[in-house]
Amino acid sequence: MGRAPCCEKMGLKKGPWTHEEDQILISYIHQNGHSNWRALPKQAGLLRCGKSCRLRWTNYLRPDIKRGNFTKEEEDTIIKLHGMLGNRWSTIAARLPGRTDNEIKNVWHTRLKKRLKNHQRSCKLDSNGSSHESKAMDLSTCLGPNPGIESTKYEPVSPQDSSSEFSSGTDQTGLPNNAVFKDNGQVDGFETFPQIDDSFWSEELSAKNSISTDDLGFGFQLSPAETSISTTTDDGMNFWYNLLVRAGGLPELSEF
DNA sequence: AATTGGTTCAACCGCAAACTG
DNA sequence: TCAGTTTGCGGTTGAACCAAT
Repeated sequence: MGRAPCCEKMGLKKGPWTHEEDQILISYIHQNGHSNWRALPKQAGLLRCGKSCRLRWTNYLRPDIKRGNFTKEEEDTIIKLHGMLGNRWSTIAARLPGRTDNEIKNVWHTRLKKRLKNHQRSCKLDSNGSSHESKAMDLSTCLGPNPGIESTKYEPVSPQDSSSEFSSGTDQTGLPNNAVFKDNGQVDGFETFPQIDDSFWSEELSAKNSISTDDLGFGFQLSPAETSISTTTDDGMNFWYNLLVRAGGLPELSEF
């Protein structure tokens, strides 16, 4: 079987959406939901492909989308999550309620990369010492405290992120529930954590289907059940993500 | 007023993962 | 188990907009 014909070959419309098309899509989804994107345009009477409808809905029409400029805090969060996760826009978007992966990707390419470069340049100018000259520069020096963990007392990142594997109230990291996080992103009593680069999420590691704290060089222990949590499921990824955030292991950015 | 160059962002494309029968 | 189908993701494009000349 070959690839499905593109929109144009099917006689379907491409390009910017009109207000009328938006209204048709919105009212159809309100009435019927969107269980099948491929069938949706035909059923709704839209001359669009399902892919186009899904994109329009998820990136623009969804009621929970936050419009308007990004706040400084949101931008800082993107910068730090990007340093941690790389170009995983959907994962980053999941941490910014109301923002879409497309929007975040655009902001990154159009504004934040530039902002980072400017910061790096000004930091280098400011610095006559050696610390800032290293390729891997500590962003917190330039950008201030990490907004993602600015509270000094740990709270779960987001209730809906918590699967049954790590319900709130229990500390899966082995840290005490009242572990104190410092503004510099570290946890009292623990040294700087290793930078998490793309290899952390690599297929090689995923192929193991689990990772241990030895892989990461953490200074604390997880229970055997915890260390076997999968890295290939959303819940598993959420667990390990939250673990890193809670551990204060925000990486240095090495790519700028 | 016209032109040019840079910026922004909605939308498309292709691929891979996930799902289904 | 596997082929076909659907969905989601990240990279890229191009039209619209804006500022400088």
